[in-house]
Amino acid sequence: MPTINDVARAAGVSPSTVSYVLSGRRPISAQTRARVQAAIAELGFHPHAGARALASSKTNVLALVVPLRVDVNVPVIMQFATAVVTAARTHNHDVLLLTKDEGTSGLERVAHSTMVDALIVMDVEKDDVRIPALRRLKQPTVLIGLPGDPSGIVCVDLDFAAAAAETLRHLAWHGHRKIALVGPSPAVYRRGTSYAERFLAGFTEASAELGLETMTHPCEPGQEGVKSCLADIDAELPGVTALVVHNEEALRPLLDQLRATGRRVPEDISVVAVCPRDVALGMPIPLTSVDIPSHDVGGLAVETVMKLLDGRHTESIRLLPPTLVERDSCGSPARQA
Amino acid sequence: MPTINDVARAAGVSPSTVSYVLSGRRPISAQTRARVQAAIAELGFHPHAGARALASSKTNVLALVVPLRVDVNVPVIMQFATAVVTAARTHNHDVLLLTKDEGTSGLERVAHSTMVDALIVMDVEKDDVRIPALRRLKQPTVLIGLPGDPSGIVCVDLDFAAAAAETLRHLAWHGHRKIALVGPSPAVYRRGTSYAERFLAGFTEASAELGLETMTHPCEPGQEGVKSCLADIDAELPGVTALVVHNEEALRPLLDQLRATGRRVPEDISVVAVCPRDVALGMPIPLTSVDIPSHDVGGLAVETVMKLLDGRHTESIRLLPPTLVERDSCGSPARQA
DNA sequence: CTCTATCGTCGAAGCGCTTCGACGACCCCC
DNA sequence: GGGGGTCGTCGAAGCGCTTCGACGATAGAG
Repeated sequence: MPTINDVARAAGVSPSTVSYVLSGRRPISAQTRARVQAAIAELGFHPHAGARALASSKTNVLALVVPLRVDVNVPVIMQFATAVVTAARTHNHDVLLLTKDEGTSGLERVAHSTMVDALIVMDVEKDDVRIPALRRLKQPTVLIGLPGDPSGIVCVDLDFAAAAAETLRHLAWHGHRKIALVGPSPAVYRRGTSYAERFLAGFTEASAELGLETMTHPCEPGQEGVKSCLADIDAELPGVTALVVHNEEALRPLLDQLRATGRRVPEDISVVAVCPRDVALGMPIPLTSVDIPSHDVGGLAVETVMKLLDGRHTESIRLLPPTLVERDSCGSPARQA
Repeated sequence: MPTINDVARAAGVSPSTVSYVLSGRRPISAQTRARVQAAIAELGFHPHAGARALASSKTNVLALVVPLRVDVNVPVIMQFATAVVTAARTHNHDVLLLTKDEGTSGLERVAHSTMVDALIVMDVEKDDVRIPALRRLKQPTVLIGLPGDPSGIVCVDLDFAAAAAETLRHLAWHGHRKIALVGPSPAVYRRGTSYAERFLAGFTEASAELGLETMTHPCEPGQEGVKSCLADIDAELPGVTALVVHNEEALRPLLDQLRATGRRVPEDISVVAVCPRDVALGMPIPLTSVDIPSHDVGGLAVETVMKLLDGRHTESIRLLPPTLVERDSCGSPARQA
C-alpha cells in the first residue's frame, strides 16, 4: 500500500501538499494539483482511514443501530438501512451496522473509541434507556422515531399523526362515517413505540374534528388475531364501512378474512392501509394507502446528521408529511348500500 | 476522552504496560494488572480505534456487502446481516455495511484504505465482476454463494443441490412419482445466481437417480406468473402430484391459485417449499420445507473469516447440509386418488 | 554461589496522516 | 518603488496506540 509520502515523492512535492490537494483546505496551483493527482492515480493511493481518523478526529463513518428483533417490519428496516447507506455514501461516509441488542454499551463503545462521527438510531421507544447515554455522547445523534422526552436529541420520522388524519379525511370525503382503526399488536403499544401512539392520537383527534364515529382496536398477529379483532369491531361499531389498517402483518390475513366472510373490498367495506408502497401493491387488490417512506426518512436522517456534523443548526424534530395514494380499496358507502 | 497516557499516569505505570494489559501479549503481574484495570474503569477509557488501527494494522471491522435490489428476499438478507453482526461481535469485531451497487470500486475503497480486516460478500453471481478484484485484495474474503470460478476465494452457503435431492427423496418416500419444480423467476437464472442453478442441477440429478418423472419451470413474480407457470406444468406433466417450490415470492400466490382452482393441499397436491422457516410457518397451511438457514450461514461466514484472519486453514468451499422439516403440506398420492 | 533464563516493566520509535506556522514569490496600490 | 496582501509550498509537530529492544530482578541449573 503506497503512503502519502510515496505520492509526495513521485510528484516531487511535500506530503503536506498532497494532503492539501486531497482536502482542498489550501490553495494549490493547477500544475501541482495535476501532478499530485497523476501520482495518486498511478500508485493507486488510498489514504489510510485509521491514520486519517487519528490526525483529523474524523472517521467519516456513521453508526446505524437497527433492531434485531425479527418480529416486525423486517423489509422496512432493510429499506431504511440501504437508504441510509446510500445517502451516507453521497456524503462520503460509510456506515457501521450495530444491533439494538448491544444496548447502551454498544453505543458507548463505538462512540468512545471514536469509530464513528455520528449515530442514527432506529426503533426508539418511549422511555428508551439509551436516550440518556446518547445525550452524553460527544457525537451527534439522530433518532428515527420519537422518544417520550426528545429534548437534546434530534429526531426525524414520518408524521404519523398527520397520516392518521389524512386517512380519515380521505374516507370522510368518500362519505364514510363509521370507521375503525386496526392498530398494531398490543405488544407494540406496550413497548411504547411512539409511532403507534402518535397515529392513534392523530386518529382520535381527526375523528373528533371531522365528527366521525370511530373506534380503535389493536390487532394480535396471525389469522386468529385478525378474526377476533374484526369480531370486536363489528360488535362495537355495527355498520362499520371502512377500516384503517396500521399493521403490516395483519393486512394480508385481514383481507383473507374479509373475503372469507363474504365482504367485498371496496364494495362492502373500504380499506386504507398505512404501509410501504410495495406492500400495498403486493396485496390481492392494490390498496389505497399512506406510504411509509423508509427511503425518504433514511435520507432525511442522513441529511440531518450531516447538518449537525457541519455545525449547522437544525430543528430538533423533523416530521415528513404523509402522502396518501388512492388505489382500488376505497369506495363510497353510498354505493355500498 | 482519556488516552492510554492518562491511564498509565493514573496507574503509575508506563503506557506500554497499559497496552500489554489490554492485549495480553506480555506477562504482567497480577497487582499491576489490577491497578491498570482499575484506572481504565475509573477513567472510562476506550482505546482510540483509529490509533489502534494505525499502530497495529488491524481494524477489528468486517465489511459486509449486501444487495440493494429490493426485488428479492429482503427479510433473508436482513437476517443474514444481523446474524453476521451478532457473530462478529462475539469475536470482538464490528461490521461496516456496504451495498452491492458500489460495485468493485466500493470494495477496493474500503480495502485499500484499510477500513476493514476482511470482507463478506453476499449475492454473488456466476461471473461476478467483483471476483477478480476480491482476489487481488490483501484482506481475506468470504463469499456467501458460489461464483462460476471460486478458485482463490472461500465460499460458504447452503448445499442447494443436496436440498433439492432432499425434497425429492421426501416426496418419493411419500409415493410421489410426478413432481414439478417451481423455480425462481427467469431474471434470477439470467443473473447467474448460483443457488438457482445448483438447486436445479441437484433436482435433475436426484430425479434421475430416483427414477422420477419430473419437470422444472421458472416462475415470474405476481399472480399472473404463478397462474401461467401452473398452467404450463399441468400441460407438460399431466397428473402431477407434487410441487417443489424454490421461490419465496411465488409461494403465497401459488397457494392462493391452487385453492382458487379447487386443488387442496395436501389432499390433491403436495407442496414442499425451500424458504426460511418463518415463511413456511406463516402460510395458510404450515408448509413442509427445507429451511434456508440465513442465521447459520451468516454465522458460518463469520467463523470462516475469523479462521482466515487467524491464519488458520479452511476448506475453500463449505456447504451447510440442508434440513427438511415435515409439516402439513405433504401427503401421499395414494390417498389423493 | 555464579551463569543463564524468564519475568515484568519501561522508553522510544514509529504507524500515515493533518494542520499550523513560516516563508519566499508575486501582485496591486498608492 | 516600498508596504501590505494573497498565493503556493514546505517542515515539523503531533494524533494515540503498538511493539521492539533493553534492562533490572528473580529464579532455577550446575
